[in-house]
Amino acid sequence: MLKISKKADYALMALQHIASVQFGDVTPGRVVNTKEIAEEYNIPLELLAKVLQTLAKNGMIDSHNGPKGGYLLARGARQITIAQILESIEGPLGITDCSHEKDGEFCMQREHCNIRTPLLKVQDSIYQLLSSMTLQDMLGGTPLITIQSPTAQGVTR
Amino acid sequence: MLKISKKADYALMALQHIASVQFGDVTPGRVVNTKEIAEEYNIPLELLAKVLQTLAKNGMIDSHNGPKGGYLLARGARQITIAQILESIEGPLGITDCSHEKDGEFCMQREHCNIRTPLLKVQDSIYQLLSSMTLQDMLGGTPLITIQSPTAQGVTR
DNA sequence: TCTTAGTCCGACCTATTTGATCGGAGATCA
DNA sequence: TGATCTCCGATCAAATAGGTCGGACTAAGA
Repeated sequence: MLKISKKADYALMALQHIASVQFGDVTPGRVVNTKEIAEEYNIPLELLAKVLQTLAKNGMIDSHNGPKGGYLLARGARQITIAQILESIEGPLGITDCSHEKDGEFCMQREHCNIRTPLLKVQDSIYQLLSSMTLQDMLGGTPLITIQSPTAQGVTR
Repeated sequence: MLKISKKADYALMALQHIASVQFGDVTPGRVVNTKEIAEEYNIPLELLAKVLQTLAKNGMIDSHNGPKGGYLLARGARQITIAQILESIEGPLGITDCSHEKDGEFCMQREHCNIRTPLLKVQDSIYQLLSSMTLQDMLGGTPLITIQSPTAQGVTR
């Protein structure tokens, strides 16, 4: 449960790769094309292409057409958060269906729903976590993220 | 994205309801049956029945057969965590496919996978969050949970 | 003791989502 | 101008989730 999709997985891998090439020591600034990434990580080419297109459309990467074309990060690796990447691919993050209800639409249970508020809290926490982590944090092997979640004992509010 | 299933939603609602009846002021200790919950929250009866059966099988609630039968919490509301409930319904929690790979099986990308480690970290954080929250925290309206996720700046390790 | 209301359990169907594929149009550079 | 890219939409198949059905078993109450 709570799984993220393969597409999102691919997006993360691809961005990590692009970032590491772009800011790496070997060939800094080099443009990376779809095929290279697909072969490196055994990702179906066409699917990866779609993922990269989506990322480009959402301003995560810049695309360059024609031969010797490919992709570059649109911003620095610190300016791209994991939350942004995931939302680019999978749409707005939401634990529950009722997270982003507009206008008149609401779930069948809304009226007597007893879990909406606490779940929205959980959702916020997860969102904050994903927003606090950037592409930069995924470079260089070991990640540095940590979290403290005090049990509900008279905290905040 | 990262949505939890309707079944899990129903499970949370049902447990919250059972807990609030059982420990409430009106009719403490009363047994609650499937129909009552289904009607209260507009949940399809048969589906809810399945959910409750699963919860019973996993030791979250005790079932009582026959007329005047129904369900009771198997433990105190503080002893049941959100993580336990969700896992009862949806199986082990895992952000990525490769979270619980056994033996020889591994994803196509494993070999060069560059995002496994950081994602597992994220997963741990979420799991801790869900484990720190109990059914008790969902009673009484406003939840008290909070979270602190320091950006990756020289933390832990 | 018999009936009835309830749980229990498993098989089943359907709709939605996801993963993956195909084909052509437009851009760029040698 | 042709080869090599990205771009974009349409499409398909498989997996999963949501929801349904029917029957067996159990226990309380008349």
